[in-house]
Amino acid sequence: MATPRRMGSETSETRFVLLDVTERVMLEDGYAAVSSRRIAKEAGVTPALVHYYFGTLDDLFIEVLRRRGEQQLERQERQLSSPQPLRALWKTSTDESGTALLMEFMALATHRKVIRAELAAYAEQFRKAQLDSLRDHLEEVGIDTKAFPPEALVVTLAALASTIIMEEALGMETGLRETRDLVERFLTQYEGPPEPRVGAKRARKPSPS
Amino acid sequence: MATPRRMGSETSETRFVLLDVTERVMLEDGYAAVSSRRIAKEAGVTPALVHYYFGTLDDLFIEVLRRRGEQQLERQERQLSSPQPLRALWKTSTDESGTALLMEFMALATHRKVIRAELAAYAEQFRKAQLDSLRDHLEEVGIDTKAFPPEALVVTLAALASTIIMEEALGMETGLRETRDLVERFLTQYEGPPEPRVGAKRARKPSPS
DNA sequence: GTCTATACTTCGATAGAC
DNA sequence: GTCTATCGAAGTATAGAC
Repeated sequence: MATPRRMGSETSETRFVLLDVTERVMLEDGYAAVSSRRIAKEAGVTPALVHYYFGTLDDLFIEVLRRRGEQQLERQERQLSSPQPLRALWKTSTDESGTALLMEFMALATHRKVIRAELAAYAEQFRKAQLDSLRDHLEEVGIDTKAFPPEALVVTLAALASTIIMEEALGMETGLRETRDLVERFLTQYEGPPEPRVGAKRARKPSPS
Repeated sequence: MATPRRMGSETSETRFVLLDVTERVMLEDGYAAVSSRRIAKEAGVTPALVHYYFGTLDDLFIEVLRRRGEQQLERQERQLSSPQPLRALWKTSTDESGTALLMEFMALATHRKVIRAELAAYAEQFRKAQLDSLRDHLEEVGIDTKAFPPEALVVTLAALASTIIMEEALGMETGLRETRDLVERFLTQYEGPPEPRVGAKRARKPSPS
């Protein structure tokens, strides 16, 4: 199978800029606002370059997804090996821009087969990594894993995080604080109160220098 | 304030058809596939008629949302006054097409101010209706509402339902069955096993006639 | 390896005929 | 109450010059 069409190199500066711009436009105006014209304009290049580097728009979306996915997988690895993995997981899961981008990809994936497959594969990878790390931890901290299986726990945390973030973004209020509190009590019960990360910056107090 | 532009009557047959078609297209191909041309074509009318009846596309979306919202509010009212309101709620919340349409509106609302306001208003109305009906019921069936406040409970049920449906649609698997089982056990613990609705059709057994 | 020029399609919305 | 005609903008994607 010969190369079906010419395509820009993987290390091109322009390529990176296009990926950055696409991510930003998805966050600001949604996946539907992503067009070769719009992305090119914001990147300061011509629309044809978008197709030169990525072929179709679906390919562009997939590249954005892959780049982000890799970053997040690495990030999650670090968090899962921290002293309070559940807390760390909760913190990332309630990251606003992360959730917003994921939602865009979810919406996109519902109607585009190739993107659905890619997104599902990443999501499964994420969840399995969580389970691998958390199973032992949950037993250790004393969670009744028979009544509350680790699988159900990670799904529940993910569901609550994305729902809270989405509804807050929508401007909703009813029940959100109570739900946040509930999760907070749960985390405190099993992992104790939040502790500053090892190596985290301390609050700086003004000192004479 | 005079009428700013001519607009079709509320009772027009064409108007209904346009709303139906829009809902279907949103489900099949997503909100981004909704255009006056596409909707008109599938409804067998000219594109100008879409603007004649609804003005802008955002207005069209809002009308679809209102129609559905009213239907669902009524449906929820009935469910909340059934003998197993939590079960009834869970059943509706895990309705596939309902969730899919809600997701489309969520994605749309993230980037369109007028739709966001409308959707948030409906969602709050839904949740408050749930709380009004469920507060007493939860106490009666013996849920520890201090540890698990009704507000957090309805958010959690909604979050789990939409997450499970979305992830199943995506083709994911890990943890979904365990989570469904967990909810099922919870429902059984407090409302008992599923009971056929009063007035529901019985399974028909072939009888000589 | 990079980009320009260009072909062709579809879009939202309106004015005005019927 | 409905439809025709139409504008200007924006859409995807490719061929081929540099």
